[in-house]
Amino acid sequence: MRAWLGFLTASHLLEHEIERQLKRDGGLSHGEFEVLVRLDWAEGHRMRMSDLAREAMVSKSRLTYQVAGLEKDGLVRRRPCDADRRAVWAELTDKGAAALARVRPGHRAVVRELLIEQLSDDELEVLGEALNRVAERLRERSRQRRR
Amino acid sequence: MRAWLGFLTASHLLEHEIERQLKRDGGLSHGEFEVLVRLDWAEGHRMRMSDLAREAMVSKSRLTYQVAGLEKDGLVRRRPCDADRRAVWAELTDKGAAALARVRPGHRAVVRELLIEQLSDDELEVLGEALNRVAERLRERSRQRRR
DNA sequence: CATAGTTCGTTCGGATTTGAACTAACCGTC
DNA sequence: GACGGTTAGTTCAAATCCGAACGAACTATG
Repeated sequence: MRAWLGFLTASHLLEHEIERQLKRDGGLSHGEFEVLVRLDWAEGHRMRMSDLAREAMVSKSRLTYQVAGLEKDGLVRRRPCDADRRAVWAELTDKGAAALARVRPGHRAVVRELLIEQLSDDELEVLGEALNRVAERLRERSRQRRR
Repeated sequence: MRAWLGFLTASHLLEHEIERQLKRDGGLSHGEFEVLVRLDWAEGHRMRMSDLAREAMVSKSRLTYQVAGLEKDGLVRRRPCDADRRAVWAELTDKGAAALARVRPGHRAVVRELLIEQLSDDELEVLGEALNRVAERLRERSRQRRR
């Protein structure tokens, strides 16, 4: 119960701080930032919309909306996929990579300062282990539901 | 980094599951549920809007909107505050308490099953301790900003 | 090749959320 | 009591978000 309340509170407030920093430093929402990060991670800096939605944990409609916005600002480019004509590649542009480079240091600083540095090495270890297990369990669950 | 990613993922997905359960069992959003819970906890099952907003971690305008909705459904009643005529009491109605009673078991079950039961006693202990410390640090920060 | 069932991404309408005004009421000080 | 500075809660327009429904394209099976 105490753990749950702490989790709930920490995630709300941390989310708020992160949103703040990203908006201030680069005019991005956290969701948009996550999209850019996943694209940056990906092979060739591009992903298909569905995969991107799944990885960034957003609904398909929300991703459509977000990518539309990012495309309007020139941070992402959309192009048809030859292999599957239903699919669409979302691709990080140079401008997108630059925007990412601009906000990332501040983002890392916020996460470090507010989460990481508050924890001892042992706690960090336990937290990482435990929360990834929880996340994995949750991913399984939503996978099950999809069938 | 691993800890942060786990935290982010777990909080997103858990939020999603909770939203789902509450909507299904009682037509409530997680935000509305939090409001009702705080009112239930409070002395006389009522709180002033500002305090409620702060505790439930929602903006004032959002709370106004949410309480308006809850009032329309008869789960909450609003009444003027005699001591301070700017202030408004938000008060849990019997119907609101009933709605809460209806969804709570399912809510608890979800949190237990997806978070608590995934963790060992030690992990739970560490998590509670660590995350409450993080939350406290974050509360301080937003308090500082207010000045 | 047909055809039934899936998956892809978008669109739509409505609900929700945000932040910046705004009004009314409070408080301390003169 | 009158004034400036705060605080409580609401309102508004704009931005964002959701889930259901959709058309188009894929796949497996006969």
